[in-house]
Amino acid sequence: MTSRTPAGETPTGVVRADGLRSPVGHADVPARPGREIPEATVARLPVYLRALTALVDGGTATCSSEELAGAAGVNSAKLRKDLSYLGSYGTRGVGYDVDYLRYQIAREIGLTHDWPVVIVGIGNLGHALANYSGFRSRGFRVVALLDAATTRHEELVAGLEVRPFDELEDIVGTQSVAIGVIATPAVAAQDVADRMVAAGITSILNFAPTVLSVPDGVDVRKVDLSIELQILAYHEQRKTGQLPTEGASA
Amino acid sequence: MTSRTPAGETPTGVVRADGLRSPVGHADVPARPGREIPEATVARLPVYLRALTALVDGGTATCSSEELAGAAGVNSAKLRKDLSYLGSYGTRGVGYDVDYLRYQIAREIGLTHDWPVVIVGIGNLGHALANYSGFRSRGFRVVALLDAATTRHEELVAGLEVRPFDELEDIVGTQSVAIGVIATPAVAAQDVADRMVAAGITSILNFAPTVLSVPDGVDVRKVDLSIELQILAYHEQRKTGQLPTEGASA
DNA sequence: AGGAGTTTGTGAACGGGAGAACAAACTGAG
DNA sequence: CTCAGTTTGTTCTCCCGTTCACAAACTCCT
Repeated sequence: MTSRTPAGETPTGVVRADGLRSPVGHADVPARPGREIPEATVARLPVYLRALTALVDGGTATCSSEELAGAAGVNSAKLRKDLSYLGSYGTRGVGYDVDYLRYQIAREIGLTHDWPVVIVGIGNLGHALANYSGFRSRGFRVVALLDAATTRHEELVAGLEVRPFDELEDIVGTQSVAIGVIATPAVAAQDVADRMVAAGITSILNFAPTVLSVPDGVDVRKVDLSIELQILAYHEQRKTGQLPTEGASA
Repeated sequence: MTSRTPAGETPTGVVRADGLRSPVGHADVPARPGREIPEATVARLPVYLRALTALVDGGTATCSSEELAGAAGVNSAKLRKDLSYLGSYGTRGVGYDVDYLRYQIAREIGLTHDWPVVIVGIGNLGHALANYSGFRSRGFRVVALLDAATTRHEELVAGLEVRPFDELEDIVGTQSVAIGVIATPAVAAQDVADRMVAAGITSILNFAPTVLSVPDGVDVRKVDLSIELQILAYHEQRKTGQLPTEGASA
């Protein structure tokens, strides 16, 4: 729902009409034409994954869609529909095998791979990102921390040495990095993105408060700290301005 | 409206660097009954605001919907429709007065107010948030940094002293804080949220990777660093042709 | 084995947002 | 004043996502 390629969106027949390997029997469902998972569903899969991991840690072996939906904070019907895009991994009358479903989701997202990641801009936020355990624990491996400021070079952050930004191309090339994280000030972000794209990166997570323009085929997702706060402020203002209820959000 | 500002609260010359001034006799709350702004539009208003600020800084006085849409990275039709929810602030055949529109959007979001904010959890991320200039420049004023760990107390972060978490209720009460930011580990997040709600906070920005449950009337927005990366990984996996259901490519 | 109870997976209705297209309104020149 | 050119505001249509509701499928108890 956020920004993929602004206007690009060329649905060049990536239709993959492969025969969705049905578990047992029931091959009559004609292989869902082009098993394409809706964007909204993709955005929720990581949430389910986390909920499932929590259940595994809690020792739960199976769970119903109702339970899992509760843990994930969504409607159970939505959860079931989301999961149905992946296949039929549940058992009617029983529920889902927690560990099995967790693996299936992880595989679908691609977390069974190892994803090397570079982080550019090692300020406060870059520090936090480099130390964030949620990356490493999900198959994302920070292979390099880059910063343009020479004063930061050789500083040790999260066990990694901060390197000059100029080493970007070399690192991306030799380590096959596909994902880059931008945590620089806004003014530098577009330049960094250009360099990243030129070096071969095709997915960018942008924390800089600016709109990046990238060629088609490159995905950009934006995380904007202050925008979220502004959205809250809007609703807060409405609340205190005592507008008629109109059903609060969940 | 008690303005007992903590001792160290001296923003480094960036108090409202946005230069937002209200025209004469502005109304505090838009209070536009019958006008309900769609959630998707609300989420884009901050983006427009930022683009407009950039235009102002660039010396542009007026702009067309096409220009502004370009700067914001959206479709011009969408932009016009979004703005139409606020009112008719443009001039046909001419465009929008950049400064005027900027003020109207800021007012609609509520950024003409001063929003005191508390941040709980002063780890790596909390540091980054406390130092993030994007908050202060948009009317958000960090009034307190709280952490449960006594080892962090009295540490100076962004000019503010880190205080014990137990002071939450007092600070929220005396400073009329409505917005809280959670940057704690996941296990602590729900407890912090409960305390925040009990103390009177009605909007929470949650950076902890967990689902918070709060009573009706309390808004929660979640920012999850690793989820965004996982979404990118999903698309990346698709691009490289390594489909999850192993190469069943036609 | 058979029936009652549970839970998944999915077809269908529903609501909201995106984008195209156009009428209304403004500017400026002749 | 009139007309051509420009740009907004709005309407209309389409599509995606959410939700409901129910048949299919499985377990358990008798």
